[in-house]
Amino acid sequence: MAQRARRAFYRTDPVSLARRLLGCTLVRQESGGVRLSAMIVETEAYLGVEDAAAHSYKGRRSARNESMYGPPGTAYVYFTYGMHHCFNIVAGAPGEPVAALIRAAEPLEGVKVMLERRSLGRARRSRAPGPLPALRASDLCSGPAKLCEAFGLDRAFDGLDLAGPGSPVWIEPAAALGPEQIATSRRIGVAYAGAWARRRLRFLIRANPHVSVPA
DNA sequence: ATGACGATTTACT
DNA sequence: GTAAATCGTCATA
Repeated sequence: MAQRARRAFYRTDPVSLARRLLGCTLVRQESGGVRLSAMIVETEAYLGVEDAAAHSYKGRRSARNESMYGPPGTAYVYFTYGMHHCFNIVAGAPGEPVAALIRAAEPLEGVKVMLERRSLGRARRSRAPGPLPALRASDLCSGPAKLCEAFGLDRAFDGLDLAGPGSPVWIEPAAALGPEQIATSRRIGVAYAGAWARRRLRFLIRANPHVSVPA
């Protein structure tokens, strides 16, 4: 059984962290005893004040993104599109607003609970009258908001220190993947960011079926 | 005070 | 491929 990642794991540039997170396990231990885990298969790097796609572009700082300015290993969970949450991990040096977005993962433990949460959320949002097609394993965490829904992550988790000894959410490191196992692409959903939208700052485990969008 | 806009997901043509 | 859902946040006034 792997150990919880310590502070030093996160204290690196966001591209390195985004790559290093691939293959690692995201774990949530709930107070009720439920344990959820999934292997991270897709990430994106957000490079801070220079990066037109980052929430911290030009040093923007507000109650919403304050966690980006926290120490490495801090969770940055934000709410978007009026209904979705996304989960990031702060990288870099303390005070440097850079992060890696966790975009997709392969469910390992607690699949039943993830399925319940995803089904409920989906039914609540759906306007269609009839029954919806069944969810597959690859529908549970194959996108940043799906992953948050499956793991039950919301703004209450914003600012959480993942390196803290008692944190209910943490990362278990894995052996680094070789370059031949990692695919790269443009980041998703940032077309407004001009030249920064074209940078290859998205990282995926090659040929993994649990990614949000195939490479 | 107001209006435009999302680091998305889902269903439908 | 296109479009709707839905609301907190931020820029403008």
